[in-house]
Amino acid sequence: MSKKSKEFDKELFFRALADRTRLRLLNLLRTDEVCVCYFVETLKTNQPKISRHLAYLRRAGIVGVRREGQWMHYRVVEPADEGAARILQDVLAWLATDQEMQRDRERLIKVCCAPQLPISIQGAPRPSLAGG
Amino acid sequence: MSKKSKEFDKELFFRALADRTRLRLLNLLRTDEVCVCYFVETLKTNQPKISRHLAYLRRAGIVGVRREGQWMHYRVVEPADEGAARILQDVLAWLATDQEMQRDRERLIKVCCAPQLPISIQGAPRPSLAGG
DNA sequence: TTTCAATATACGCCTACGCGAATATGCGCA
DNA sequence: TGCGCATATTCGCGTAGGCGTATATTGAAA
Repeated sequence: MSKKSKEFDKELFFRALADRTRLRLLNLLRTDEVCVCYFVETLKTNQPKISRHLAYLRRAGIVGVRREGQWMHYRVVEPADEGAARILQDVLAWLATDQEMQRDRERLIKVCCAPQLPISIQGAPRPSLAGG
Repeated sequence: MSKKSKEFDKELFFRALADRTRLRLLNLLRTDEVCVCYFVETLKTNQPKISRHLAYLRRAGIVGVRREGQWMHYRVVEPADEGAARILQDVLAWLATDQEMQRDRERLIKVCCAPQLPISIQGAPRPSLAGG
């Protein structure tokens, strides 16, 4: 067989990128895996909304997830398609130049590194957030 | 002012890429400007559909248009935003690797270069189609 | 000005999907 | 087992946008 068994769905890939909330999630995931509860805190929105968008990104092959007890850690994964992988890299770099996205990351760091975490996420494992 | 007067709309940009017909149009525009009537012939669809999708791409800052009499020649333009420009380049290269897209280009060449053009587009100016 | 050809837009219908609210699921712990 | 927390999914509603059809617009030519 000369072609992949599954054609990569370009439309699904771009639809996944065509939403501000999902772009903000990807931006927060740029350097580390992040637990759902931190998204909720950082983007100041409700939890079902976050979960729905993460599910969409997962269906599109853009993020993966790891369970740790009751917490779900999401991370960016390399798309199966090479072209998509390259574009995703560019997108992540692009997001890094966006002011709102930078503010989001500052807020994430504040939330995670606060000596006293918000009650709603006390005990949740923190991302390392090494990179800028 | 430290920031651009118009924030580039990333959502609109990605939504514009999130449709198969629009990706096929962009693929046909990869190397040359192309007249609407050739799209209609090549993609074997109706003309309003083509025009609507081209209008969408134009709103998103991805294509431009030049009038020549009654014919409208569309071309890819460099998006105002640098990040978007880079991504668009990658997208065009990505499309070039897609089998359906390659078949589309073959059909476009056949349509344009046929010694006897289909009656519906006789007289329309032909794209040069230099590149592969 | 009338007419034709190429293109653009409007219309009505239908689906995808975003949202908040409610509910289901799954895990840890008693 | 039963409870509580983190997360996922469902539901009902509203909007964006895809489609084909019909119609409007625009330029060229008679």
